[in-house]
Amino acid sequence: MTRPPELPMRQFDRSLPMALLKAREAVMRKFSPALKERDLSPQQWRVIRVLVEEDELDASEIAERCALLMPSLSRILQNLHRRGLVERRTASDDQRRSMVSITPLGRQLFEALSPINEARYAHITAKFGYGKLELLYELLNELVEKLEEDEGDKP
Amino acid sequence: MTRPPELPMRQFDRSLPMALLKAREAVMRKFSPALKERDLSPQQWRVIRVLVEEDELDASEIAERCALLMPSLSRILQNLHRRGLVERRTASDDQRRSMVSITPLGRQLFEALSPINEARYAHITAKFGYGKLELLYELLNELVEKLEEDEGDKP
DNA sequence: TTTAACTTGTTAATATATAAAGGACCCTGC
DNA sequence: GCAGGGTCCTTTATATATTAACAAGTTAAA
Repeated sequence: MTRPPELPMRQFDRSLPMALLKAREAVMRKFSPALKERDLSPQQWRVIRVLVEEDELDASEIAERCALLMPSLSRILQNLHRRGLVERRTASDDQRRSMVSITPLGRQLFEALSPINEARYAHITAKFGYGKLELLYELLNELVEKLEEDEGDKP
Repeated sequence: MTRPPELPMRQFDRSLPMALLKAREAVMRKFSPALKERDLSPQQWRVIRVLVEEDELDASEIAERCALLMPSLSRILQNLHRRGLVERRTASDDQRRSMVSITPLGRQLFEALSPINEARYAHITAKFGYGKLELLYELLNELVEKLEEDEGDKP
């Protein structure tokens, strides 16, 4: 069922980036519709989620946690601010830093969407199996850790 | 180590889309540099790879296999055609269909990049473990299958 | 045959990804 | 203090993602 590792030809359907991409798309199809109803992109939703958990963060940390680059985040924050979902203030100690926090309206939006998303997640857990889901998380985390070990090296 | 499934609060770091996204980014960091040296985006590379395997495909099938939407693919094909990497012809039986194939120049580019990418892939396999990689592929495939089962339903 | 419905692919518009460059701010060494 | 280097964020430019709208070809029903 599995190919021995030394065979030279590797087919396109055994591309790790593709497998991860298609899995992500399949999962996102479960969550996107509810977000779209509220005019939220997945990226905007990620930002809201970290802010609900942390109350106040500077832009750089949001970018890292949400896997967003600063230029993208910059416009996303402008958008969310325009809609009254997040608040910004300049850090008192370091005036370059802008601290971002969620507004009551933003929290309200999160709480309106949260149960729907939790239900979707529960559905996925039930359908796929809790043990397999845990195993998948562990494998993904370990893969990232192993690959980031040689981050300063050449490979 | 793993949380029981019935706890209400689910933290942001246990988001399946995020875990898949970060894993994909970690993997892509291994492959992207070599592609960028040849001025190829990951998307362009995906198109080239399927065409190397299949010789001739219509746009719709390329889009499906590469997980690209038609508008994106449309411009990617224009770009690759401009660079002489792919060829297009109108299908004889259905004049809406445009059949796409790789050119000798495109194949040459693929063969120049292939060994580098295979080396990177071998490195990942060695670092992560062949068995775990196989297990990861299986889990990802099964996840997609399970989620696509209820595609016509409400969940 | 002629319309109606569907399919294929493109274009348009807006949001995000990415790299590069710039401005404002901080900090350290002198 | 203050000049250089580094940090934080924004802006710019180009490619891709996504939705909608559209043109052209095909199919099938009236």
